[in-house]
Amino acid sequence: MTARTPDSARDIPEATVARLPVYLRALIGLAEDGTTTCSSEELAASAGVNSAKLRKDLSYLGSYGTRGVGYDVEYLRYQIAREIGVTQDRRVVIVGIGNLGHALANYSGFRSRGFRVVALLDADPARQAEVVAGLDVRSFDDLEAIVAEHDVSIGVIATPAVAAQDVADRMVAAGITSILNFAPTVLAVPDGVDVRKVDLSIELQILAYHEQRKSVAPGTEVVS
Amino acid sequence: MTARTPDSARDIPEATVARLPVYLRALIGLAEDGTTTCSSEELAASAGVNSAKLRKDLSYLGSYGTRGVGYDVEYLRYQIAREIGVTQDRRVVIVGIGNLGHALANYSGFRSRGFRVVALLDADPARQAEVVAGLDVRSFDDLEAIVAEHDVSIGVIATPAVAAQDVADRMVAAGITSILNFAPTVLAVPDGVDVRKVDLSIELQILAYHEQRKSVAPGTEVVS
DNA sequence: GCCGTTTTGTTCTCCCGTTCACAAACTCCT
DNA sequence: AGGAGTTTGTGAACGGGAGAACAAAACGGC
Repeated sequence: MTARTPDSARDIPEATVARLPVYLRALIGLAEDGTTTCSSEELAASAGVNSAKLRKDLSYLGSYGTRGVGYDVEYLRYQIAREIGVTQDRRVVIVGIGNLGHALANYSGFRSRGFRVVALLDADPARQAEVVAGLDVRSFDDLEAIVAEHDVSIGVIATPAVAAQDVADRMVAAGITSILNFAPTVLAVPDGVDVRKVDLSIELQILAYHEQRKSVAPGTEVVS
Repeated sequence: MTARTPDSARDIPEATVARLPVYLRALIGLAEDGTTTCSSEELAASAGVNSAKLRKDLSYLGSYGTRGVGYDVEYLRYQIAREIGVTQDRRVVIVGIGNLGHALANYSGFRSRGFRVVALLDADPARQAEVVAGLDVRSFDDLEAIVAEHDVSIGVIATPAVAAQDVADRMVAAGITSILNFAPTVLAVPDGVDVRKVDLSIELQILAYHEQRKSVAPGTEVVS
């Protein structure tokens, strides 16, 4: 029997996990506007989703709303943050300080959401002279030492594609178990290591596909 | 009856569309290695997916393989590129030339995959003096003129969150129907306009969730 | 020309996620 | 205190995608 454990109901679907940060961002926005209470309808509108889906998603966390009233913005905000695990700061290293690495190092959205970039690494000695976002770029060889010193949770790969697998291997060997990969490559990692990838050109290609579909009048066939 | 239209079978599932660019990238890699033919098993390994899924995905495009042999790398590469619509160059404008905008403007992966950045726009006059990636940064007010002059397919938003909705509105008014949004905001757009979003901190938060789950021993409950 | 081998294309089944619809529960007003 | 009006939480139906399994088709050897 699957009795509900009241404070931490487990097995949150992956699709829901992917939306929780969106809800969190919406709640922060509402709080900044001075809203103290909101209905599922309002929050769903802010997050850009269906209200039924929102309620079902929140129900996996527990019953944090009040029927007939709605949700307390601050309370729900805390509960979601706790569930995601961003109530305490998480340490991040960024490897590959090219254009994208610069942008990531300077991105304020990380800091404000509980992520602290503790080190910037690059294999190119020329880049190791630089100071980016208040941190000096260090040698990639320092990875193990940095991971051991700070308690690094997450590694970000912003290197060219050819270097990405090597970087990932070193990260895994150093004990990192979560990787965010911006390099356009499929990474092979052992079980237990999570990899998420962000590929900018793939997103554009998906848009291009739909764009092409639009320009063709419905029912018209393109002769090859 | 749904008779198969031989050259362009329609209704490709969204999940498949999202993987086609991955297959395309894998095929380009194989071609560079000198491979002229590959089986679904090999290609699937390169793309990091199940071979059954790969075959099913490709079957939506048509029958481009040869049973008992496999796929011709160049031929399949062209067919997928054509299906996605990246055989002819697509014009892109980037709005918001901060750190991320710089990185995007300099990203070589766009050009090599059939996307041509034709203009960089920023509302800040101070930035309009700059030259980035061989293009001079122009005023955001030039948007309409640029869209009209070049045949712009896609708009990329790399502005702060507060400006994103305004930029999107102007893009839509100028006739852009595909938007890639890097700002951490939900955009409201009319029907017929496609928006894809990339939120870096959301990706990190998803990793953080799984990271938290790992650190707690299975079955252990966290007291709040 | 025929048979065994290989590999694709497709069918079938299962599972996850989305959506609908409604009962439970809370507030407010009288 | 009781009833009307809201809004949450959830059970159930529905649709789409993932994976296994197999039939169809092409090649190579004899």
